[in-house]
Amino acid sequence: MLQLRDLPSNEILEKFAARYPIADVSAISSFLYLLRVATDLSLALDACLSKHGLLQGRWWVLILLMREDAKISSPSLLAEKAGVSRATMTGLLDGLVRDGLVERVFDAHDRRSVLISLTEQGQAKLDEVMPDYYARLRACMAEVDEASREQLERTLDLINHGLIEFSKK
Amino acid sequence: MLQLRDLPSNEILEKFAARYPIADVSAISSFLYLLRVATDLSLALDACLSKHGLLQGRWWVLILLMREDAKISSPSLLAEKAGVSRATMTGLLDGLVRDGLVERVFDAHDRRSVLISLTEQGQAKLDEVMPDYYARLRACMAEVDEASREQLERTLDLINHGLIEFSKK
DNA sequence: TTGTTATAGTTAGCTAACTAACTATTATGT
DNA sequence: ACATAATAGTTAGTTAGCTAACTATAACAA
Repeated sequence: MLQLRDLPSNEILEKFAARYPIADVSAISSFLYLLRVATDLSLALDACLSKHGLLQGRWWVLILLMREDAKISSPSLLAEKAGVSRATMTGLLDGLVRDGLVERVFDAHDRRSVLISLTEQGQAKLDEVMPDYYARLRACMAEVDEASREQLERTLDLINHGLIEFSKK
Repeated sequence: MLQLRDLPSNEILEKFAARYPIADVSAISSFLYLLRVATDLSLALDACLSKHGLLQGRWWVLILLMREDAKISSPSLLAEKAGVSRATMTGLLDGLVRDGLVERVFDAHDRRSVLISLTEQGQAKLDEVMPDYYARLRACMAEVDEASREQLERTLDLINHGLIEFSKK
């Protein structure tokens, strides 16, 4: 995502704005800081998961399965919900099956399909990871009060809507 | 970064919180939404850059060079500022040199070193890309007023500080 | 001075993502 | 009914990142 470590100082932003007058300095500043913090959060999450032998991709699969009442889904659905290609999901599932965290089960009704089921071992892995993840997240957000969280979500809504403008043409 | 497309509904969050009581539902919700919006911004940026034949890594190199008064830097410094390994920077520079956007110059004082210089063609590429990028960013952030931007930065400061807690142990 | 350590850049090999193409199966339209 | 299209999953090959190891050079300390 955003690798850039060296965010521009105000001086540098003004220098760029002088050459490119369409620049909105505070918009650029907010945008880069948002990406920077989000990237660092994602890296911290990776570090937490790797302590439990997981990476984000595989972890989301386990969570998506646990969301289902019967703890069952299909590779296609999982790929769509996890935001990866079906090919990538095949690879993630290979790893999870190898580690015994999920199982591939035949679908009696559609012989093209495979059903993916969370094993007891997979549930146990979640029961180990989730409390750790939730505790860290609680601590990380402790200083942000409820009003700020709501304000943050409203601002993110606006930016999210603005993405349509960003992507135009 | 965060691939997950299917953010949890409140119902699902409550279900997980029932099994894992340490969960802070509104913290999880804010956290995931922050990552989701940041990821979509990053993807939109990639799409914008690819219209000009660039990817984020190479683009940051050009920007970092333009920040320097003499439009010159070294691979090590660029790697550190761009947040990639020196090995990755070698690859990025190979591509930029091939496209004529930067040049490798000998350093007379330290024969281990190479200096990287932005070419006129590289500056021209920036003059083409930056106005497009800045215009899109301005449009994207248009609905977020100055007060909200400042509030956003304050909240990001708190979360950024909370990252220490997230990464503990 | 000379052996050791540190630094700069590159190369080689690994990983996890991607797209495109393939096999098998199911659904559809004439 | 049967050719065509759509769907499910996998396989193959590419890409951009990484770490570790290597070469060359410079700095330092006994």
